[in-house]
Amino acid sequence: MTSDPKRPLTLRDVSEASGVSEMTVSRVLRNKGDVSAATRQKVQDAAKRLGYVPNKIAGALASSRVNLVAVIIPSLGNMVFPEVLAGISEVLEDTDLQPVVGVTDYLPEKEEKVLFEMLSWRPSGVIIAGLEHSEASRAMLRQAGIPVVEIMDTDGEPIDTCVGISHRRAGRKMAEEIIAAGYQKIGFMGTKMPLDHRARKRFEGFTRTLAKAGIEIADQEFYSGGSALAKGREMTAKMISRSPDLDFLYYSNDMIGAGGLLYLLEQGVAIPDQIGIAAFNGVELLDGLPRQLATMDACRREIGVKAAQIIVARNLGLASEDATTVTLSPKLSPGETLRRG
Amino acid sequence: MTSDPKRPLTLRDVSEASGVSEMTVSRVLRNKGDVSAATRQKVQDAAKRLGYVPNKIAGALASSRVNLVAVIIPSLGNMVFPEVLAGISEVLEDTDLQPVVGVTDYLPEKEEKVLFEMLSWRPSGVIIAGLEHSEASRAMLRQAGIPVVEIMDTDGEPIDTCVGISHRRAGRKMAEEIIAAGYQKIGFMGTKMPLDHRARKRFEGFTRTLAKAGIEIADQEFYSGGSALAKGREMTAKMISRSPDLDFLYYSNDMIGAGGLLYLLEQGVAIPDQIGIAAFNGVELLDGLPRQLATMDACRREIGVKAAQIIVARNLGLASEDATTVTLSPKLSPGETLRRG
DNA sequence: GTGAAAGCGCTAACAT
DNA sequence: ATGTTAGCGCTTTCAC
Repeated sequence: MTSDPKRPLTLRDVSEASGVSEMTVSRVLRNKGDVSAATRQKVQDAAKRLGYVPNKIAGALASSRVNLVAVIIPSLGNMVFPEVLAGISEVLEDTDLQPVVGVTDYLPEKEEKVLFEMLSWRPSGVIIAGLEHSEASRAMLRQAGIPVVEIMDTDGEPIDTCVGISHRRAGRKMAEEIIAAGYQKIGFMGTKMPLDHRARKRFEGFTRTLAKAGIEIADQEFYSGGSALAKGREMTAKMISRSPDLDFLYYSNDMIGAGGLLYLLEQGVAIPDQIGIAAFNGVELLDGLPRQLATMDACRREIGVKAAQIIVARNLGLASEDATTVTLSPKLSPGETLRRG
Repeated sequence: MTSDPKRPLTLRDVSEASGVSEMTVSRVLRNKGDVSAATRQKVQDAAKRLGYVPNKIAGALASSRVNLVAVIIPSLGNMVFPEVLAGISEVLEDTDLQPVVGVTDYLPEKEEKVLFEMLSWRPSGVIIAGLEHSEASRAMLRQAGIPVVEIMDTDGEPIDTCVGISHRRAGRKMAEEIIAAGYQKIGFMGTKMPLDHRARKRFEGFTRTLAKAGIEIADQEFYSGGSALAKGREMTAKMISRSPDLDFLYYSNDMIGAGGLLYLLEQGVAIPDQIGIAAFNGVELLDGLPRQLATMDACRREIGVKAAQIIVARNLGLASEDATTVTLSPKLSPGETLRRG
């Protein structure tokens, strides 16, 4: 009988079971300091036999070192964020740091709460989506005394460091491409999300560039909730019947763009000659659609990788005061729906 | 100047700033015990002014209470898991418990590692996908002395508690439906994932039921990696040209099913008369496809909700020894691709 | 209603 | 190469 199965084992249990001091047991379990092979073996055997799982809480308190990196994102349902996470994990896997994810649902109050909660575990760094945060959140991040990387967006002033793309510029580039292709009557569809700042900035960059060319958005439609694919379909149907003279549709994300594409193809619309379409993100899903949708890669994985690298470097005491904003360049893929034959 | 900005604030700082003992400050910050309104106010002001963030590490060590629930899943890219997570979050949001997610990539060794890592933070419970774990993982879970809920699958013996659906039964039901609809030459497409036990069990239930009706899978194809939609398309093209006499295609997930559907429609195949198709999961995406794909709901959100409820109840010291396995019933939606006109 | 003392299970720093 | 001594920042427990 291994005594009370209710009480988790402690270093002391391993120490007694192996006849080695707690301190040496600790050293073996962390591969720290010199320990003779014989002692090491004894300790490892005992630990394994007992099924000892170290208590990181006590360890972290004693060493004031916590190998956690807080990653705060708006949503997991968006596919964009799991991909950023994949980039982060890939980098952290080779270190002793570990990502811990918090989700805000695009709500500033929830962001504040999640951030507070995570900071109270004293992580080694924070990676947080966006540049827009409540004043309280900004204060917490500044006070924390740990590296902070704001990701996805570079249109604004970072608290510390920032890695992403310029969404205004992304909107602008897409607008330029559409104008260059000769389209004139342009409709826009997107999320009804006042709190999705990146979608808003893309829209701004887009409309401003059109305006400079003397073009105004001819029609627009916003949605919220539900299946994005279905919404893309519905909105497109509605817009096409309402404004039959449109020659281009710009969607704020690939999912609704795909819905629109499927709908238009079913209706026998000639793409891209009669109507051109484009979206945003470059999600993998698009590879399987009947036509390659014009879109713009948001560099999701790359953003995750770069952000994680910055945290890692800072934790090694490296580079701090240089380049506080890393701007990546999204690639525009015209696919088969943007340039007229 | 708020002194050294490098050192995080402690209770003591708040104590000094407010002229109240550390103990009382602690009580105020946790709403524990009686504190006069005046004192409470003083403390809250000081804490806010300083920007104090409590140190949960110290708190957890002192109280041996950690409000974390470890959630261990194979992947975030699958969409299935974010939905389970949503169910879990929904329930935990009303409690003081918090989910912490770990990802295993379907690898038992990684599961073991992630589990060890998470248990070392002494969480209040574990929710883990699947019933298949390494012996070491099972031992850890048993030893942990905390509630453990294995989710998604009920075909096996849980360590503690288990919530999910029977994937064997799901495969069987789909087979029965297909047979009842009169299809005879059936092809199967799925992931090349020896470690996805649930997909395997569905396949087993499916083939066994066909076998009982004297039907054997006429053709099959497996894939790995890449865009599932594109893979569904490719595999379907290959299979149709290889086995032109097939009258039904069963896909192990909705994404490849959707790819197959799009391909067949483009080829002018009459669905479901010439060829019927069905998949698995009931993902929201399907709502936007040209045809409503036959599928089976995996009760993802519901599983998350139920699992979280069990953890919460156990943490309140409630119900423990009753029903250790909760089996939910997936609904089959025939959509427009299964029953012949 | 408030405070003082004693740890929680580890690790840093210093012996030996 | 190994052991000893002090805490880490909180909460528990018990006094007042």
